Amino acid sequence: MTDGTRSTPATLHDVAREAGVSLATASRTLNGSTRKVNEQYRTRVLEAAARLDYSPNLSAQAVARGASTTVALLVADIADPYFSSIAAGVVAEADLERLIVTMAATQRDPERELELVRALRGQRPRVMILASSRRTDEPTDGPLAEELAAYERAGGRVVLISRNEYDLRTVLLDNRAGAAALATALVELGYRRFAVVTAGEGLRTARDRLAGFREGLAAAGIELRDDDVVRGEFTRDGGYEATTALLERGLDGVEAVFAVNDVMAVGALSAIRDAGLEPGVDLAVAGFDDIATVRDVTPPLTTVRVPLEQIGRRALRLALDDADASGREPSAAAPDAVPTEVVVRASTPGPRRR
Amino acid sequence: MTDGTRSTPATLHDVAREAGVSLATASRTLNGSTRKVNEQYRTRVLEAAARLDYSPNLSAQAVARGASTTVALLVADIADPYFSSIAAGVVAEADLERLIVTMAATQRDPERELELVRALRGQRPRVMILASSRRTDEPTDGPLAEELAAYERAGGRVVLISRNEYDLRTVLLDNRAGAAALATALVELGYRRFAVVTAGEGLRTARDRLAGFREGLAAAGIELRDDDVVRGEFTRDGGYEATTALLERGLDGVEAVFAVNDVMAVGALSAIRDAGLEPGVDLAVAGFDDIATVRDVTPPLTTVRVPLEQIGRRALRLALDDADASGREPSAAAPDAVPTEVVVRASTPGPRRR
DNA sequence: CTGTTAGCGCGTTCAG
DNA sequence: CTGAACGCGCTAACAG
Repeated sequence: MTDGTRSTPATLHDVAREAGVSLATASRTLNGSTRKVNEQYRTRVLEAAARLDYSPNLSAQAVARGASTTVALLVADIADPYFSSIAAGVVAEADLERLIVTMAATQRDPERELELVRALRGQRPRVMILASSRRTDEPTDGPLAEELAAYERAGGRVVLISRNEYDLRTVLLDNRAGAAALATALVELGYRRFAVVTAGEGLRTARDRLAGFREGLAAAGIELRDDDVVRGEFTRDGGYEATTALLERGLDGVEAVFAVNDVMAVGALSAIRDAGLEPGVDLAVAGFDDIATVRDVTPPLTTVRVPLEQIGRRALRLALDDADASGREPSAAAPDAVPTEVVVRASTPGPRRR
Repeated sequence: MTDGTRSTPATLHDVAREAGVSLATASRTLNGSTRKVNEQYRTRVLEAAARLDYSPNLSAQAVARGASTTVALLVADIADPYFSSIAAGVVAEADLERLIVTMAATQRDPERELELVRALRGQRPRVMILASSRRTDEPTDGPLAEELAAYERAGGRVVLISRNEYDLRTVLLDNRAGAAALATALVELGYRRFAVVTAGEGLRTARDRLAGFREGLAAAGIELRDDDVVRGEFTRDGGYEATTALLERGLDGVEAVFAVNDVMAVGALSAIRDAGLEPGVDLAVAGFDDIATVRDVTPPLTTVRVPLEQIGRRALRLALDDADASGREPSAAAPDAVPTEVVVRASTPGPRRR
């Protein structure tokens, strides 16, 4: 365990002494903004710092400066590719700004989310990004809003991903329009009877995608029957189970199923296969998100592409740019939605000829 | 944007004043270790804190206490399911200890990794977990070791995942044994001619798995020809391309291919299919890791199960428990490897009868 | 340009 | 058990 006497890390004070200069000079050359330090001293400080292996204490800097270099990210589930892709984007962009990202997972529990926001606030992060999927029936809705408002009042920047709520900055994801476009595309392929695999009523994202899909069908004069909407957890297993239930009930003419996200859609594929049917042929499948794995399942999945990583980058940008240009009208005024795109693959080859 | 006058967050000072007590008393009831505060005062402070929506400044606490409540996690790529699963475990376990996790991505660049370790050290994290895949040819090897040693000397705890190096705490993953066991299982299934899809020579994990596989075959009297080892990036696309190259070169009797991780294996499946062959039938495929998606590809993938999330949890535990029981012999003394298990699925049905 | 000094928000002695 | 005072590591005026 790398033994050796336990020494405390070198402080700025140590560096100053070692270099024979004042604390202020050391601070200026090491962390000060505009360089105004004699080259002579400058190099001496730098050398001393290197010799002592000095690393500035970020906490102390934060206290002194009254501002941290941290951004907090809240997701529902880190292992879910939807969130991990967004996280990758946030981290990549934060890196450019030399910001540190702290991450927490709500597990889709509103109470936990509130707790986490409270805890994370203690960090005084510059930005707080909420990508955790919100619910419509949130009992903690009021407290959360209040918490976020307080955080903003204290100079923090909140960015919501996907849902436009609370009058806060938002990276808008037009779930309705995307789902509607998908519906249109499927109808164009020749499908007429649909089922939807979705999550519990509470989840906004799921609800919006279902609504959009329904609208898209309606525009083509097709009605989605309530009986043909099955529900499960917002996970792979949830998709598997809901689809299994659908198959057991009997397809009754349903030609294609839309799973409100790719993770569920992938579960649907397996459920279909495990039921002895051939996905795509016996029942077409479409998803939403275009996560990486959908290219590699069989058949490759038709879906709505969402630039996940870009969304993460954009979320951070939104908060940062807005902070720079404070005084301007808030950029949330015109939150153009992130563009989505229907990607047709082999899981929806068109209805089989009878 | 939630307007209203910008106010600074309430400080402990504010709470004390509001409650009509001293700073010390407020500190004691709010964050103090053992409670020794008059119930009278206690409630007054608590109420004042609630009224002011007080949230302790973690940076200030860290400075005052000389210890943070942070754990730093370094991974190669956040969007990669291997790492995001580990991250999920770390975050889950950290949550139990009310620790905050900060995350950074090295993108498999040793220079970046070193930079990041340096930067992260500024946070004075209690624990630093390196899950980023290490290379064998690291030019930054010395500096990194030195950096980590300095961090440990300052009281930090380093945990390495998968590779036993530098004489540091390690969550050992026996890649060799796992790959050897897989080789044995495949031989038992009847396969005799193998190819391996692996990454560049540099990556430890890839190298160890290849070596283990080779050993496993050797134990059965089968030799893996160098010609039958193809290389690509350590990603899905890398697996796809390497496999494509293998197919173009001509299988020449090869019956099964072992991709050194599941992500590559999934790419291999698609490559085989895109070449007009049937994975499993024309060429068997096996991977390593047992990431979530391999159950849903076709055919489901034979692989070596690695308890990714548990590894994350265990990494943090290792550092924390070790810190508590300092004085005992370091637990790295007996770093039992995480158990792996061969999972045979349909991608290796056994060689076809000729 | 440099050094001195006063904070930043908080934990923790140390006397009362 | 309470409060006053000092210190943590660092930045930012402020004088020189």
